Amino acid sequence: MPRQRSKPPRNDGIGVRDRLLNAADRLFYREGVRAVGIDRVLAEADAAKASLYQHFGCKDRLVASYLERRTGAARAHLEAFLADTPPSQRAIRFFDWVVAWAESEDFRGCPLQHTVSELTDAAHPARAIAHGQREWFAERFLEWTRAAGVKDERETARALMVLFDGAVAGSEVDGPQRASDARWMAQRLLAG
Amino acid sequence: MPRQRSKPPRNDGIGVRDRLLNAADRLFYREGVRAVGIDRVLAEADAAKASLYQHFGCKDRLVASYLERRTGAARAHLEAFLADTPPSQRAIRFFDWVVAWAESEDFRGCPLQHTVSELTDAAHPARAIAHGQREWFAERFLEWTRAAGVKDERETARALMVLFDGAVAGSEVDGPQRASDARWMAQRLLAG
DNA sequence: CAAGTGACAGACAGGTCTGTCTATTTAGCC
DNA sequence: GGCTAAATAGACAGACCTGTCTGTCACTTG
Repeated sequence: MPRQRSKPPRNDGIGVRDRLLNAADRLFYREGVRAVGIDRVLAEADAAKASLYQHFGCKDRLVASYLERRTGAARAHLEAFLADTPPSQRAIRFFDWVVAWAESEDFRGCPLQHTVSELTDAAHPARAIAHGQREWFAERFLEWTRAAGVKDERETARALMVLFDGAVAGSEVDGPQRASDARWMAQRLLAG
Repeated sequence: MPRQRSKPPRNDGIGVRDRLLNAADRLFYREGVRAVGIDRVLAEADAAKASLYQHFGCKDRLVASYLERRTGAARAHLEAFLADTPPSQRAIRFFDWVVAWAESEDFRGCPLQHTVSELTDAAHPARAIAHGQREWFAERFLEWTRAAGVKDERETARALMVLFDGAVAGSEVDGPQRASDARWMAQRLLAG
């Protein structure tokens, strides 16, 4: 565990570890973890190969760290987005967040889905992170459907997961219309 | 265009082109098109490298042919599955088909989604096939919701696409429960 | 029997990938 | 200034990838 007291390196004052993660995030998300090699991450981060292996040990751990940081950021972003929304409205408001994401310039689908489908080895460290994030979503959905006071709480919460997955996967192929379609359906589901 | 009049080759009476496609189908679907190299397809098909390049020209065209054959088979299978179902019931019955697929032994998600997320090059020949298949599904959904006589035909048909995508993508990560969840929701949607 | 054809086997080239290693440079701290 | 630790540059090994090419075998047809 290096980096005891921070010292400003020459590159924008951002440490090499964060530069590597930033580069990995851009490239892995945009093009996929298998399509992007170490060398391209190094060039994008303006870092040396030894730094990558010093900080992460191997590519798989870099991938896992990339996913962990991205999912953590998504959680924080979502919680800030929903902070002013009363709990009973959060389920439906959540889909506004999904629509905004799907409409954003650099949207390219769900990094968790991509990772699971690209890395078929069940023992890959990135898979545990993907599953953890999905459990977090499942818990939030149940929380929100309870707060909304719908009849079939659990079934509705699981249906929201399906809508979320469908919104993101569909938007990747067909464009953000799919996210709007999911929101339309969530409204019907939560109204009745 | 070779293979004018068929002659029985030594291998099970199956021509080398079909052996290659069978092997590609198994390996590409199970592990992904980037994870599987030409050599493994050749070994699995018990074929020579020259045969592959004779019949398909390059790997990308083999991938496209694999997708084309698989989607065509899925359409035929689905149409047979729905043949005895009256048109007004086909939308909901469709999700029985999805559940059965998600519960099948070798289910590993949607090959179209995988291909689109693995092959980020928009000009890849496999992408056109993926889009064609999705359009076919969209047309069927609209047909079935019209036959079912629901109020918002178009919105409902688009919602079915979201449910389908969510069922398949979710089942890949969380297991076939997600497909059942989608069916539950489709029932509610088509009932009201 | 002879010619033609489809498939096979495998070497090979040229490139890319991950990961290791050596040597050098930079920057803070005493 | 000198020491230490982090970061840099880049060569290198070994594996794997796609695609080409040469030569051989088996079988069919004239």
